[in-house]
Amino acid sequence: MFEKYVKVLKENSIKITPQRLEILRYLDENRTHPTADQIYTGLKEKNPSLSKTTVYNSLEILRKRGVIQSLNICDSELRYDFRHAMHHHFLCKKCGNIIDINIECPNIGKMLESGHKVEEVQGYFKGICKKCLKRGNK
Amino acid sequence: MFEKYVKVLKENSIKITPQRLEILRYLDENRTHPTADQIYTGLKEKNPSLSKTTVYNSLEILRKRGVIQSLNICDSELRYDFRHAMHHHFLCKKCGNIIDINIECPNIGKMLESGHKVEEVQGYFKGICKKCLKRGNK
DNA sequence: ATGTTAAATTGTAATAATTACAAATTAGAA
DNA sequence: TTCTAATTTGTAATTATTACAATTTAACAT
Repeated sequence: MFEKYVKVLKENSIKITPQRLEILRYLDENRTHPTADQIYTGLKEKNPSLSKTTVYNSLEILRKRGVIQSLNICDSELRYDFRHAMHHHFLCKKCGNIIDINIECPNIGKMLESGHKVEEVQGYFKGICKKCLKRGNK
Repeated sequence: MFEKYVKVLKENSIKITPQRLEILRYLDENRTHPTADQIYTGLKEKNPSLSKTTVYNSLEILRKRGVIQSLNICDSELRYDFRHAMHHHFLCKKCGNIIDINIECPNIGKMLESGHKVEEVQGYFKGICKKCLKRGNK
């Protein structure tokens, strides 16, 4: 059940702990770009000893090793994304949902020409999502 | 000397106050994407009565009206940009500088097809800038 | 299996950016 | 000039995140 996440951690030389496995699984099963607090709350019931600091620490090491991705798309708090492959995001200002945008970034080529060494790319779009538009929220 | 900024405020129906003029001028003359605190500190000496809350309030109304732009490219704090026209940004992880990237976003077209109403676009690149690379910082 | 050790977890306290709020001031219209 | 709603100011509150020290544990060697 956790083999998948054990494998990911091993591949990235990250020590395997139950907490990290739970956090990884939560992210895998909740593709809603949750906050650290949402992950903590979501796992706390079944793992009463879990500490919020552990959630922060684990997310940070996973992010540093490129296993997961963090998003600065909201004003107040970071969001986390199980998918590490490059893709963009759309934030709906009405419902707050963050939607994955699976489009290429044709600017990468131009960035290479710029002389800067690009290690990360974040594309954020903000507005009103399709669903909210249909609901008549202007 | 402030006519330029008076004009911008009038055009956007924003009440003209000395504080807002100073903040606009600071942003115009300091194209370094400063933080609210840097703006506050930079203006405080010549305007001892200036309050940090005023800086935050002014930046917020200017941003809401589309006069300026705020950037979530750094982890901890927002950065502000006098330029409101769409462009991207590069953050150097070594020197911390934020560099304007004047390239088109060819994804806008695709986003229009997506059905979502796009109101804002933020493109963030992170890595090592040209200068730091030359300095031999790997 | 067991012992060992460096790394991880936990809980609490600290940090720091931002916001809330109420009183004093002021811009701009009448 | 007067009036009023908006703005400014200073302080206090909020809140996401980090620091830190004590406890626990994963993983390796015996």
